[in-house]
Amino acid sequence: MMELTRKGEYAIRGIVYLATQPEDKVCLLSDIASAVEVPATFLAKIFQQFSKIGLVKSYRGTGGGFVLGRSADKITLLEVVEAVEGAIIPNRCVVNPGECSRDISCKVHPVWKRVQEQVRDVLERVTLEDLAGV
Amino acid sequence: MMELTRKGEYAIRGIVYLATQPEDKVCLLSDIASAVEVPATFLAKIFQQFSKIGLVKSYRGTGGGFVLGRSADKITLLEVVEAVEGAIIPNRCVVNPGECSRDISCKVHPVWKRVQEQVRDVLERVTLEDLAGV
DNA sequence: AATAAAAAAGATAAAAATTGTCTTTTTAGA
DNA sequence: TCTAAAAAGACAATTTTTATCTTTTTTATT
Repeated sequence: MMELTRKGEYAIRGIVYLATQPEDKVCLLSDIASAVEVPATFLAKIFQQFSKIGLVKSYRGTGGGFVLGRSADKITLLEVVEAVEGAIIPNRCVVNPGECSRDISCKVHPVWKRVQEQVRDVLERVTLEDLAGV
Repeated sequence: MMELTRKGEYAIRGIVYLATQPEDKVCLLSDIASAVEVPATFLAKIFQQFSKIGLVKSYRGTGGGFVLGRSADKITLLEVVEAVEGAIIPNRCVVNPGECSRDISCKVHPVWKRVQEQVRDVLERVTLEDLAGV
């Protein structure tokens, strides 16, 4: 339960690698993929998602590639994880009020809310700088 | 991400319902299932898992059914969830040391460990009595 | 002892999510 | 114009989830 998927694992590996590179260096997807041992086509999809929300900046065409969208200390692990896995929602009824009509759900509701907050809190305190650092 | 499955949701509903019943009342699976609106055959599998680890006691044959294995205040939500969803493992490398050979994983490792602890902590503090109470 | 009620166990299957791959398109530099 | 690279979209294999159905075992009751 609560397991990060491959996609999430790959996403972290890929963007942390980017964070270890010199800030101005434009990295090829193919290089990142082989460095972190992730299928390049799959990582491409992941970086497209990153790009859409500005976590990375992409350059197309010759000499293109990826750089971080912001400095590593301004990107949290929470953002990275949520970018590819979606929001952290331990239970449907946490986000969907109509979902829990029955009494029992309502008692459980605040517990999952607390779980959600705790997890988000932990992930939010960690930045790519922390993960990339020596 | 981190979403409880239907199985987990059903499991909680079912055992919380049992906790709302008089302690000595032997409840039919079919009654529990219809009360909490869960497919009876699916709930049967869930209760078999509960039974194996003593979370519930089962009686077979005529007049059979289920009762809680312990008093409701001695059963935590963590036990219930882990009984059907397995251990709370946010990342493979948290449990499998060989998994994370690469440097980056090792930096991420303690973060997931912390997530795991936080989640377990929240769920462990909640008992079936809390959830069944008025 | 026979019968009926109930859970246990096992086999199977549909649906959904995950984990990819492949091809075509767009963009930009040389 | 040609080539390098990411973007986008279609497709497919695998795994997990979400069940259902049948048979077996156990137990109480008649």
